[in-house]
Amino acid sequence: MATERYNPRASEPKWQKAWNDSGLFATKNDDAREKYYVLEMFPYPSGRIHMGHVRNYTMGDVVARYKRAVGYNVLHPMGWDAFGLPAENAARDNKVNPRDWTYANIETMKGQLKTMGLSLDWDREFATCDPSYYKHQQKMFTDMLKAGLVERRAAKVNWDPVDMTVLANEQVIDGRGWRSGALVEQRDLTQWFFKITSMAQDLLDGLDTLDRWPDKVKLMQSNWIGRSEGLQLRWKLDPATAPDGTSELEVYTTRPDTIFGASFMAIAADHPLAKKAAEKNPELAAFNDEIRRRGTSAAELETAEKKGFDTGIRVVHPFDESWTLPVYVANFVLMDYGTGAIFGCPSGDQRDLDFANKYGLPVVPVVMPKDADAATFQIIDEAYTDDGVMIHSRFLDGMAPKDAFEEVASRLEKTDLRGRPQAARKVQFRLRDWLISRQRYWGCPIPVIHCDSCGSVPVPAEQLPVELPNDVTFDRPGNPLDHHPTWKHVKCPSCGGDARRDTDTMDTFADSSWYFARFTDPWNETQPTTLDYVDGAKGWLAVDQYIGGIEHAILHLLYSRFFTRAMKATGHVNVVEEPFQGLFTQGMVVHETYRGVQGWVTPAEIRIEEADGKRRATLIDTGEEVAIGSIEKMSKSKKNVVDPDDIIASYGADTARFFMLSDSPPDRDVIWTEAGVEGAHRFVQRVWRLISEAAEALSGVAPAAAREGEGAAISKLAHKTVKAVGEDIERLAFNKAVARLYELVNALAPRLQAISAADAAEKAALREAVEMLVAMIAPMMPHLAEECWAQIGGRGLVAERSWPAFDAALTVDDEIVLPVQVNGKKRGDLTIARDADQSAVEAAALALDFVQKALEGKTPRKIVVVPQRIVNVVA
RNA sequence: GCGGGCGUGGAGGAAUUGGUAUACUCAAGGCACUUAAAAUGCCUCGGCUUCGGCCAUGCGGGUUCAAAUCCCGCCGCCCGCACCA
Repeated sequence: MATERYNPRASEPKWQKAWNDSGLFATKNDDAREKYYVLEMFPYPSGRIHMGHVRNYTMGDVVARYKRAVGYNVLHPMGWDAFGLPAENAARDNKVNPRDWTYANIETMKGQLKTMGLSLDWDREFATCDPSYYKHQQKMFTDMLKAGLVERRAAKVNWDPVDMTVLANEQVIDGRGWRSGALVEQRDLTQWFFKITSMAQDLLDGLDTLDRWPDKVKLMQSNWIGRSEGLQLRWKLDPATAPDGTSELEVYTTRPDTIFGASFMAIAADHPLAKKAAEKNPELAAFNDEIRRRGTSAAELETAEKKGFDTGIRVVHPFDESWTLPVYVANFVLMDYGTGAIFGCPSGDQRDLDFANKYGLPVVPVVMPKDADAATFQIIDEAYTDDGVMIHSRFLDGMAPKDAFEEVASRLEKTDLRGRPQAARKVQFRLRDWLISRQRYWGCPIPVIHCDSCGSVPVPAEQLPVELPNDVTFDRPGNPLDHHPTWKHVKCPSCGGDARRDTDTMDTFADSSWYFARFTDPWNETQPTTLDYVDGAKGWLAVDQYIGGIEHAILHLLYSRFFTRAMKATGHVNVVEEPFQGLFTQGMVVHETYRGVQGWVTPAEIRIEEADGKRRATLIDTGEEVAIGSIEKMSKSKKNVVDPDDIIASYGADTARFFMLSDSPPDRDVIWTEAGVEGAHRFVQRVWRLISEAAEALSGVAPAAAREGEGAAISKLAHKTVKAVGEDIERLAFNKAVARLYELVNALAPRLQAISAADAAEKAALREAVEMLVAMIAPMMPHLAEECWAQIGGRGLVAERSWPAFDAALTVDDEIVLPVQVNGKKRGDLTIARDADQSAVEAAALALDFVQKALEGKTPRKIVVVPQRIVNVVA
């Protein structure tokens, strides 16, 4: 009666083929059922899949299979984020064509994904480097250009000297390029921008509608957009000190209420007034140059002390003609925020205070805490930034700062300065426009032709796509498209004269900013003939559940939100503005690190032994002891990687999937351990044994819930588990669903062992419970579920069966066990009918021995009864 | 510096959102089966205890009949932003 062990190597390919043959996962657009679009962030085809992919795609697959089982028409596609610099680096280092390298990687990784048993619709697969994909992107670019959402302009931009390209603001992390890690330099270049700032307010407002997004991500985006309300205020220059042709200085401030605490003006080194003043002041010119050289990297900024240079220019206070203030060039003022100029109020801003103390400028407190004394309140070396009451501020004295803001703003709005109001309210954003030009080859060509007579001319729709040439070389630095002998030389579409193609390609984040929309069209069946791609009729958007890493909290997720709006504005989609209704950010896969004398060592190379509670790691080959290091994200550099192929080969995909879902909450990091994987595999075998026993013992038994006798406990647990597991999966609480499955199996196994004593009702209950178990493991371990279903004589595929229904009556107990507390301490339990009323519960509780004993004869003051929860007798 | 999060057994974690703290898994120990091992099954597993209990959710207070959960103050980790006026 010994059963064979479950053999995933034989079983998994068999069921993968069965699913494929059945066409179950090939989603139809004309399906009457309600749609559900589940998507995981598509991979970059770097070469091989890693454990992070396994975790990400397993979670998405559980959702997809579950949603299918509860009756939705599910779209669950996969594609490739295929443009990017690694392909060019491979081309340079290994003399392979980037296209060949990329498509070869896609083939490998697709094969790997297939061994995971994911319920993906491969009919909709594409790579972003397919011309059939990027031609749409080029059309969108030209449409967005017409709509004023794209712009070419000269700007100070971030230049990555290693990757030899410019970068967007979001791609500079701590002053370094996000991919190369090189210190970013500032360069003045003419580049293409997506005007994401034109939608700043809308992108901010939209966050409020995303109730199925993590608060953390919404907060990060909100901070990144960085809205602030303030006043744009023009200060008159003292004519005696103003350089020729200058008469005013405009600043931006969020604290107009502190205007009587102003003691200096500070402007950026690149401010026009600073440049003007420097013309006749070589010392100032030298100071400006020094600031420009420094102050780009974050590390320098952190230690940089406040430095300034008095230009000799003075401004006139807007409320007092006789009061003038000095204008400094200061290293802490940024040219590209606000107006590049501020007024310094030392008492209300720490930087201004540091600066004032260094240069001996006045410090006048203008806001003090409500209960402080205006006569004695002083600011020495710590600025006061909290709420309070206005002092030393003439007509503002006694006001709250918020009212003082209003008072100053409304007075200056009405004050005329040379024919215009002296001040205007202004909403300012931190967000910058998205710089998308990249001086690289392996990306989507920017479809623009530069003509000396016509300027920048978009490539006409009928000439799209602008395809990348194949014959490029990587033997010298710089952009291969620029070096290509013929590609860039074209005729102007407008005048027919000689002209040049734009040789830059788009930031690859543009490719991933709309791919979710592309999946909605099964173009492998019906290649669309028009470039005016509209999702409206299909209604797939928005994505109902999006799953991916937190590292895209700003970059990809913000760009996609912008792009969707821009697509809507240009008619490329017409349904939604928010692309992702539900977002889930999963944690990383982490692993211990090991280090020997030769450096980092992979987990596969070592053996771990445990003795006297101490773990020792040694190299399998040489026996050399290696140090067990900290637990970190799996990475090639630390070599703490486990290859998904190895795991699938030795344990099967279901074990890998199940382990990924167990233990750790999905939004936290999961620690990959050999012991944990073996635990998951034990469960696989345990389920298989249980099903095999059931197949024998319950052959021919019809499933039915039992209401009484031994079987009732089984039916109750089974129905409760169905309810709970469904709810857990809906909430993506996979670890809790897994725990419930363990509990069910732990309960069923002994009953099956004792099957000879079971009556007919219990057998029917067991049969039902076993069938429910198979259905419930199916989203997580789909191959095992199919094998089990076949084993117990089920017909068809589990993958096409419905999620089991539970009987609500069986999920509640008639009798419940209430904990009974005396004075808040638990003293025992009370078993009572679930629907017992309050007085019955009180009476029953008081009658309990342990309650009487604990009361010591005292009369209870109060009895707290929380229905179906707890009883507390207070003496 | 600003913003956010977290802290529960040897480890990962659970606790129906204020109501039985430690579910489930891993690790450890013991036993059974076995010639032996593996596999499997069963048992123990926060601390102290005079066996009545008492004390335990980073530390110290508070609110409450009742606190891992709420409030105040510390400590320690983690993440994001960073001279944004």
